[in-house]
Amino acid sequence: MQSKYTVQSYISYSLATAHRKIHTSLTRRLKEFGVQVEAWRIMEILETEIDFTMGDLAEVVLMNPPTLTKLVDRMVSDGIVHRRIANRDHRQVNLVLTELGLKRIHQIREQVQIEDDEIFRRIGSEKAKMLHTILTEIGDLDLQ
Amino acid sequence: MQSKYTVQSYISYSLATAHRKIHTSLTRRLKEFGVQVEAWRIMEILETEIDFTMGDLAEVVLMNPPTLTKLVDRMVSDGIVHRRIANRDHRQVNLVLTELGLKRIHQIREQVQIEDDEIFRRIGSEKAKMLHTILTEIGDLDLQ
DNA sequence: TGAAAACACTTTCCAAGTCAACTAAATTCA
DNA sequence: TGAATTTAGTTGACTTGGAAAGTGTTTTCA
Repeated sequence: MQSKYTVQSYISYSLATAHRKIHTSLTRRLKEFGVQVEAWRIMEILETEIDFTMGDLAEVVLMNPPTLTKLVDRMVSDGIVHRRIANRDHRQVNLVLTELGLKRIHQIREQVQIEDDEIFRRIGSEKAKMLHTILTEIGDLDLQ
Repeated sequence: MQSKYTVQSYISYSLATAHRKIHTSLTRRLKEFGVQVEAWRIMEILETEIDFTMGDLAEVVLMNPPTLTKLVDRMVSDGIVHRRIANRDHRQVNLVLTELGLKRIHQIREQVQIEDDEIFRRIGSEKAKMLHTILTEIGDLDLQ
């Protein structure tokens, strides 16, 4: 029997464990493309969204603005994206995928999907869907 | 309708979102005690486990050994724990909670439980239990 | 209209994390 | 037994992340 107060018994802990496991595995997979997980997310969005600002992006890819700025700096110098000042508001910045960036996102997506499929397969698609639903619900909570 | 390839559709993404939300909220809560989330986990374990080594700890609290070493350095200088060389193997290090550390863990635990209870309340305890089960299962997978 | 406030993003400075190399102790096995 | 190997933990050089302040643009409203 497990004692009442154990790190393992907290949701924050099981969440951290599962997150770390998957994030680590994904990071390793993306390393061969010289791209970090957050960079993949940005590329994924940029392929379809044409007028996302840095602010929109920061929110969706779960990064603080200064951290995003720095990551984008790196992506620019890697030739994956470039910055374009929005013309309806000169404070805003839109990112555009370069040709290289576009080529990369297709290769990368394949890898990420292998990972995702693996998880679905391992825990069963019914549980996986349920998991996804509950996680999304938590993501939408506004805590305090 | 949602396109097939969207960041939001990946498990790794919903996991990251939920994790970030809860981690951020917990971090804010623990800030008043000048303690980071991982430090809380360490203290939680040390209260009951008497002969955990740095290695055991690193595994359970989900940190790389060098990161743990540095966090423990900080905890030592904050007077929360101290190091003790294991006598059955002089390479190993056991951590011991100081009196201050013991006092802190009780206050902190209360805060963390408020957070956990809140989540249970918000998403419903049935779903929360299911979530916990699935997450733990993922944590136990060995990916690749 | 134009001064003040709000906003979008970046920069700076410092804290924390990572990888690889290192130290010292324990174990292996010829 | 003792040289070679493995193991536990730490250190150091470097990268990344975060809070707060800074820059330039847009909006508000007296």
